[in-house]
Amino acid sequence: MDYTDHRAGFVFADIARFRVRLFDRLLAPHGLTTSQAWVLAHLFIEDNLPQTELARRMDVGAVTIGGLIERLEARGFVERKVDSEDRRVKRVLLKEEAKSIGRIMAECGRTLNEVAFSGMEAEKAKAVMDGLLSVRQNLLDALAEDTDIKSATDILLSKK
Amino acid sequence: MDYTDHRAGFVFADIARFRVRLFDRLLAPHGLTTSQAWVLAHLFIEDNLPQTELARRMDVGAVTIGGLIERLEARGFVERKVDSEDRRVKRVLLKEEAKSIGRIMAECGRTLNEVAFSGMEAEKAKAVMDGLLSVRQNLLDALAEDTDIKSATDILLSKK
DNA sequence: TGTAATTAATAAGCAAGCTAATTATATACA
DNA sequence: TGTATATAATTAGCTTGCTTATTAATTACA
Repeated sequence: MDYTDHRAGFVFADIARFRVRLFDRLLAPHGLTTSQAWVLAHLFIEDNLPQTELARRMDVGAVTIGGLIERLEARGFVERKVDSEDRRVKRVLLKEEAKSIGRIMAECGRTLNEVAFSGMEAEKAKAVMDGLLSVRQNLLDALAEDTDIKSATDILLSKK
Repeated sequence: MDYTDHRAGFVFADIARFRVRLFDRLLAPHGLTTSQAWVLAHLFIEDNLPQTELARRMDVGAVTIGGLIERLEARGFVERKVDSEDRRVKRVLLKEEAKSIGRIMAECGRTLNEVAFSGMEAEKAKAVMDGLLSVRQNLLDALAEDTDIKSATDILLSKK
């Protein structure tokens, strides 16, 4: 690929926005947003997690997670309980209300994938997905190399 | 690809977020954000566009564009002028301040691409990029088929 | 033991996107 | 002409995500 290809500047952002727009529409009838659903998805894998652990698994800040959970709690999908051994920690628990939605979320996700990759051969879709996972890891590494702004700039521009 | 692959649920969103985080850091010293830079990029291609036309080209709402331009104007990168033939229209013009930043933006974008696709063969990167463009179009089509919520749900779920 | 450093969560505040509603202007057409 | 419709931009208000700062509790260690 030509690295001066300016299209990379918008495809990633556009795809993310379009996906969210569609998924939000699918979930709206159930009182959920895309990000909130994603929190539930993580709790389906493992319930009763501390907020910080959820944030870590979702690569999101502690503040962002706090807001998501607050809204999920307000809508009755989860509840927070202070950890008995470490009172700084709040553990997030799925409530019954949420459990029935898992299947719907999975179905919507599958449908959205079908739409996104429609007209693409399975082989190619697999290759794209594979490539995306390494792009994601590359960016994550670049971010991890240094959280400091000036240094991040250095890391990126020093490779010029 | 297996359409039940849940990884699609986060790769796109993650890549978009990570890219913005890195690009924002690169642009911060110049008083710009990723989205604001993208507006300027469109004005470099064609200056003096109405806000609505910019919104259309960026696949963004009129309100979002309004906010971006307001901040760009406050920082002195652009100015708005009411169209003389249609007083509803405000045209956006690049100011000198912005023109010198074009080269920097291009350089940052190129560097970010290199980071994102590092370790990937050019051939594969090209294929991934190609696949992404059609994913983007697929989603855009799905959104365009019907703006209405219920109908969008139908479109997606009816393919089950 | 007691002070310092770390950690979990929250608060405050900004940018970006979205939707719905409003205002002002232009256009269509009866 | 005059009324209805359509369009451009803005306002208000929501969610997500980010950063920085604060509070409370825990852990490290002198």
